[in-house]
Amino acid sequence: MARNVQYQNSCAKYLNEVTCFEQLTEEEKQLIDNNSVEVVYKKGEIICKQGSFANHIIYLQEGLVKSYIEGSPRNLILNITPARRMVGLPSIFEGNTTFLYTVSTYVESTVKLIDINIFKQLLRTNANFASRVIDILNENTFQTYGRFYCLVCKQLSGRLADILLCLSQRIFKDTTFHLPMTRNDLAELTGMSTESVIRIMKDFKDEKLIDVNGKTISLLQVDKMVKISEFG
Amino acid sequence: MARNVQYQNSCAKYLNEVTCFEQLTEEEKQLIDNNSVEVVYKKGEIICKQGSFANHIIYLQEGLVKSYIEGSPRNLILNITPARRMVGLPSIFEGNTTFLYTVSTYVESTVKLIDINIFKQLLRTNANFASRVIDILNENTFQTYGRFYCLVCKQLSGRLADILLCLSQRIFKDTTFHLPMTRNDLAELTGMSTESVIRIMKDFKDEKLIDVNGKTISLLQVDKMVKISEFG
DNA sequence: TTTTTTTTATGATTTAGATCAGTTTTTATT
DNA sequence: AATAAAAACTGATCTAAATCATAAAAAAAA
Repeated sequence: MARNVQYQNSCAKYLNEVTCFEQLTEEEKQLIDNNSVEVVYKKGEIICKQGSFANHIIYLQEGLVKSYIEGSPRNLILNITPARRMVGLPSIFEGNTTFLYTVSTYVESTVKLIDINIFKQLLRTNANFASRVIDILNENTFQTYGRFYCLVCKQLSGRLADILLCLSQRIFKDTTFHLPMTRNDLAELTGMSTESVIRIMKDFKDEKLIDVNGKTISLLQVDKMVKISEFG
Repeated sequence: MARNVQYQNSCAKYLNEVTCFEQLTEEEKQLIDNNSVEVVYKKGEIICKQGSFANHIIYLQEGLVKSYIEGSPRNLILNITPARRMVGLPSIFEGNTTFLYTVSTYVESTVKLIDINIFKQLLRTNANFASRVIDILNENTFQTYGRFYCLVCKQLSGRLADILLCLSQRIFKDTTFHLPMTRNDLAELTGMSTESVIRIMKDFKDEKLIDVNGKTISLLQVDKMVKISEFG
């Protein structure tokens, strides 16, 4: 039986690959194809910039990106998105014309930029499509709430444990993975300073919870890490 | 010309009253009416509990509620919702069957509980309806991102300034308002301790930024408060 | 009205985590 | 391969904010 605590860690269970396009007819798929372009971005490049006009919806075919709020004194990474997901969907709503956050690549990435008016038109004409988009949005919101709680209420070790679990389970699907990001990115993901990330990683290593070799990280005791993410 | 900083404070510009039901036909409206009940909750009562089965969608006809994540060591209030808005929409997505957060009332509130299956059915058959629901969800997400950034990256005075502005502008639509909530609620809204809320309120009062009289608050210098919410 | 409970308030103390300053290592560039 | 520039790391110091302790005021209950 499930307990009523659904935010042990912010690694949303569901967040699967997008399936909304399956709801389109051949004709509608064709319409999207005719009104979209495929673009390859190199590592570190910006796909869309917070505050710029949102003329398109982004579908990440291949690669890995981060979506982040640019602010002073620092940035906040909202989430990391792996291949075959939509990016920037929350930016489309009545009255808004700009991207709510910046999206940039961690590795070379291929994206499909879909004309926003065509996308909106399909939402207004194909209810099954719109319904699936709602599912995607809500799964995303679920994850955001988990991260929100985590970063606001937990202390440093819990937050780092959380993000390491998330990277392992949701992004790399392996207990050993090579980080394409810097320690500073981990800091912006967890709302702490870069020095704290490094210090806590060292602590985890000393306690044999993880193995760190430059940018390669192995989770050695996942169960303990889960405990830390819950109560840390 | 607008600058690319869209998160000066987390008080989302748009978040207006729900208009999605206007998209329904008379027949569809009837279907909703036939499959919903109206319930009056007293002050402080729980409308839906985090982790319990989400069998209905909540439309707040009259009143004021908070949506919050229950966690240990503390709770986090996700948002305050005034009358004529939907509550709990993000809980409906494929694979999820439970409420993602608890909703309770600050004042006596009248809600309409709509059968979730009927609601989902309408989403899958009326694209204009679904499209408006997407707008509502995304406006909500926009606000959440603003609060997320605020609570994670800003310091205490900025966070309190932000929530006071939000209450004034979005909820009470007046520079003087009577708080239906405790200082502890303000703490759970801003991710700080109750003592800190009280101390900073005192500071604001000493600096003649606000006037505090028990639970009645007046914003005396809104422009300065905005500056604090941006840079505090 | 009196009693109990909750909420607000304030000062003292502690601490988690940031900042600062400097070194080493890695990565990128010439 | 040599140089420059990021990024990773470490220790020392500082500080913002939590916690603790206690009192006063307000609200709720008896």
